[in-house]
Order: sequence, then structure tokens, then C-alpha cells
Amino acid sequence: MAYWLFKTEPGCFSFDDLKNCPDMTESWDGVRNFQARNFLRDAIKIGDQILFYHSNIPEPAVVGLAEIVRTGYPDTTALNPNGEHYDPKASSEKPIWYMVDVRYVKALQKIVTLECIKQNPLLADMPLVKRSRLSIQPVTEDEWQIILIMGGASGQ
DNA sequence: GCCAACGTTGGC
DNA sequence: GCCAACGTTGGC
Repeated sequence: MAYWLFKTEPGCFSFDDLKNCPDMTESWDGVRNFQARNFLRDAIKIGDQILFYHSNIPEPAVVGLAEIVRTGYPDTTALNPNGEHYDPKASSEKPIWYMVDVRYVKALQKIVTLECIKQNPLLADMPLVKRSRLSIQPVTEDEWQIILIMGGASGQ
């Protein structure tokens, strides 16, 4: 089992949106970055655990936990010319882009802000700190445990 | 809203 | 295949 950090702008899709979706699953579509695509297509497995991160807001932070319920499959939003994620190079034969399905697990007791993550030397190697633009990032087990402790959700 | 970082594109 | 230009992301 592996750990990941998924970034989202809450104005676009928030952790509450995930919590409130009727069937408790939501497709993670619209990823248009090759490195993140490779994680979605090749590396992410069912049951992998996710840190859900809100970006592009005054206080960016990890706000909750989610998990993978379906592994990578073609992202058909790339095929819709009227959609905002349209990519004219994609086709049903060559989808280029992939998505996964995720399920809400639980909110953290307290959010773990980027500021706090930056202050912790044990988290200095996280891509979030070093290469913040990557939208899907691997998280080590140590980093996962530390962030859960900081968020008041350890040992569960 | 600014701008630095960085991924992608395209001319050569 | 290099690299400058361009577009996007995301912290501030």
C-alpha cells in the first residue's frame, strides 16, 4: 500500500464536495501533467491512502484523508471539445490522460497547514515543499505518520 | 493580483 | 535535440 498527496483548489473541488458526493466516490479527472498522469496510470493502486490538500487559498493545508477505490482509466473529459479539460491530441484509441476514483475517508481534527509542514524538518523533502506545482505527489510512510499526528488523526 | 518556478511547445 | 518563448500553477 502506498501514500499520496492530491492537490485541489477548493473553489473547484473541495474536500466537502468529496464528502457530499452521493455514492461516496468521485472521479479525479482533469489532470494534465505527465508526471502526475504517470502516477495515476501506473503507480496508484486500490486502497492507497490519500492526503487531501487545498491549494491556491490564503492558508493552503492538508484537510483530510481519502482513499483510492478505482485505479487509472482513460479520462474522457479530454475528448469533449466543449469541456474545460479538452485536449485535441487525445482520442479513445490514445487517451493520453487518466483518472482514478477516490472515496472520502475522514477529515483531520485540525488541518495541517503548509506553513506547519515547512517548519517541520522531517517534512523538508516532500515535493509539496520542494516542487510545489506537482498536483499528485508520493508521500512516504514516515511523512504520512507525521502529518496524521500533526492533524490529530494518528493511530487510526 | 503579482510574480517566481517550472512544464510544455515549437522554431531552428 | 537545444533552448527561448509561452502558459500555468500556486504561494504570498
